[in-house]
Amino acid sequence: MRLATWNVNSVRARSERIAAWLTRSEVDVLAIQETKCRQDQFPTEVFTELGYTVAHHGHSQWNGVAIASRVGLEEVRRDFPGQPTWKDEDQPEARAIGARCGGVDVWSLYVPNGRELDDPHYVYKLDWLAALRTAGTAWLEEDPAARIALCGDFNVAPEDTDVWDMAEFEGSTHVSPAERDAFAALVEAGFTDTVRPFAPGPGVYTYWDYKGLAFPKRKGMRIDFVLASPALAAQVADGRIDREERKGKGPSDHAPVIVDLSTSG
DNA sequence: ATGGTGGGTGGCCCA
Repeated sequence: MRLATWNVNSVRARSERIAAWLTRSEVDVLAIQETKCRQDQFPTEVFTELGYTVAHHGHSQWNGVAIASRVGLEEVRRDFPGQPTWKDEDQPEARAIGARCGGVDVWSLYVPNGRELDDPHYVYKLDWLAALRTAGTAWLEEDPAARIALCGDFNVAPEDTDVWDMAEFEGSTHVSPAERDAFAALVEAGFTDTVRPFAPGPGVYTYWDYKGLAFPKRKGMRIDFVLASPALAAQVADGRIDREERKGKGPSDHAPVIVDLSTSG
């Protein structure tokens, strides 16, 4: 089974590229972030015409997450247990959707950006990551053999080599000790980065800003991950980042991250 | 070439 995650930066603006990419990449399950639309605006047909079932979670023009699968899509869950809210205390932002696809519990996650170290959004981001760790720990306590994939845009660069120049990030989010601790806590809870062993740095990124010719200048960040539970990590056969998809006309600012799972077990 | 990138929206917000 081939599993991927991709922050598409608007599913409507990117629908043709997404369809073309799905067709040539032969992905079975795609976790999508930043759909940037409401439920009624989601282009379901783009996916169904290619043989995928799709579940979307979007409240507004902000955030929005989805899962497309051609190996089954069951037990759809919008929001994870204990997910922090922002402003609207009755309803979390549309940053998490989970579904069972081909025996794997796939989550598509869009971690809050954080904005600045002294911004309330930064505290929200840390709370969000801590709550995800709590939820993930509970899932594994309930079933240590569960095959769980935490896929998405984590908005954290866990290592110094995950940004092009640490000096440029002094005083910035994404690289602070607290953010890296929160990411490391997910790993300690049992969710390992499946792609890094196959695509080690330095200079290996998943995101390049649109501004200032960042992509041709190779000024990127590794902030998108597929984190796998122990049982799922044992099945990972390959992992890669499709940086070719960042090229050409009208790309997302993120590249897809792909994991191949062995069919045995 | 007094801007700078590109989504969303609607006369600015977000990444």
